[in-house]
Amino acid sequence: MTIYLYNTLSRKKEIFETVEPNKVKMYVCGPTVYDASHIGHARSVVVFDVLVRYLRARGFDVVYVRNFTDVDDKIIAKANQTGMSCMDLAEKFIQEFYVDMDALKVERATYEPRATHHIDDIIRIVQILIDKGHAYPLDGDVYFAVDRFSGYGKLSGRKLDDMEAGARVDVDIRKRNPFDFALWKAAKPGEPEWDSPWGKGRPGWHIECSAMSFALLGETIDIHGGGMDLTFPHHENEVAQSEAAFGKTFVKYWVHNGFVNINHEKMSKSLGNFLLIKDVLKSYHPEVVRLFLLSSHYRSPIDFNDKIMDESSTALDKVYTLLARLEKRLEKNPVLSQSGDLWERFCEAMDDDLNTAKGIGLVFESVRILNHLLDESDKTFSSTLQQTLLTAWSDLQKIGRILGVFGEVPDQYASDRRSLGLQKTDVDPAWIEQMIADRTSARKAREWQKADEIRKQLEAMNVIIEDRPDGTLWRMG
RNA sequence: GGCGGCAUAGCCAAGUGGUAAGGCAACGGUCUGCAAAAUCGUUAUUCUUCGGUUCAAAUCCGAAUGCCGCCUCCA
Repeated sequence: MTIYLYNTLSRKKEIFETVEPNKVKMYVCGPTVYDASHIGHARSVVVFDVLVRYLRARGFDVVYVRNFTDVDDKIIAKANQTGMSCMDLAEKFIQEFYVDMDALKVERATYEPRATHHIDDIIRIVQILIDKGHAYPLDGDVYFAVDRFSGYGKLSGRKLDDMEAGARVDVDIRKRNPFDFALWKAAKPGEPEWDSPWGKGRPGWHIECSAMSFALLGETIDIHGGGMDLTFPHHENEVAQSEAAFGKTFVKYWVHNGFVNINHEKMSKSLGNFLLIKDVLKSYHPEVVRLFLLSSHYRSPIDFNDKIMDESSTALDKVYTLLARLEKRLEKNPVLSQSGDLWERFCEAMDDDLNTAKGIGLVFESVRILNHLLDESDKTFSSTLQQTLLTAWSDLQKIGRILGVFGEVPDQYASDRRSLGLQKTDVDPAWIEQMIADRTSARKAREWQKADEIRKQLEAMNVIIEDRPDGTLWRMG
């Protein structure tokens, strides 16, 4: 088995080889907790959630760190605006983050450190950088000197000279180079502050990740992830800080996920189109959201819109319908069997730079084949077929555990879908049940016209019914 | 101005040298009292355009066009 991962550093897919055999040290930049999480956060978190699940399924011992940035300009600004303390504000949004991500079935990371819990580690690294001549104090601030780190720009593919040409950085004449960035910021009145050798202050944005990564994972880690926008300056600066401080390679594989657009527009404050996870979940099942997020390759931009979400819902329904059929056919409480062809091919897709889109394609291909087999098996039955169905069911379960989908009991899923659908209308489920009961009597009496009339009425309310041998089911269209 | 990415059917989306996965939508058949679900079939001789390399290109190289991202906080 060979896993390939695209490395932003080399701009190529590379063979994934860990520093220590079978052990993966992975750090992903988490949210700055000053507001509720949006669908873009969801993509990043879900993508790396799947990466960790997959690596673990492939036998790696993964230590996964995802941080919270809980001290920052934006948090201070929001705190001042709302009258909350920075600490309370950060705590509030950390809890909201967990509510959203738990709903999206995201597994917890091994460590979920907060910047403010690592101030000592941060100060220690800043001091090392000063001692080594990579940083300089200035009026209570401390800046990293980009000129003193020869590798500066290697991650994002920039050269200092080129950047200065179009310089859109605010010129702070005190700094030695306009691209020097703050490791430590002197405290201003009313801001959170900690004692340091340079006076009271707080950490800059980039240093916390270097510090927490070092504290929890050591000098060199295997994977560092985050959204594409973090490549520069955030990750570039992390490389500079960590490698300048410790003289070792900081990260072997840099993995960056693409953005989520909303109706073909970038999410932005000015457009006011930030789509919060909690709002999305009012309309769509969490697994629909995951399926949508994973239906494109993680580095491609994706577009969130009602049409694509409805299609994802239909697609997920299809899988659950098949699972329900399979489970009815198999023995009671089937147990996972040996892996089959579907799982093998899924892994091949995932080995190739986490190609979830291809993997999901394979799932749907096998759903069709299995439905066909089930149709056929109504006529002919064999134990070979039974084994085939069990293996396929088992593979689907395993795939679902990687992608974080297909995890519900099919009946529960159907009932969740009904509830979500009902929220959009004011149809009373008791009324629906009554209509269906009326229709059933009409059908028994062979009053087809009356039965069809009722069905049309239900359809007008977006209620789709399905006559099964053992009764009539309904769902929201 | 600098750096980078993308362009595959009506829509979404895989495919990085060997002759176009999958989903949605649409239409037709099977099943059904009729539907729904499921299934079968049809829907790209062709991958933005133009050159080049090759026995062979959607895939590699060059150019053009279009869209997008980063360079400022951003997942």
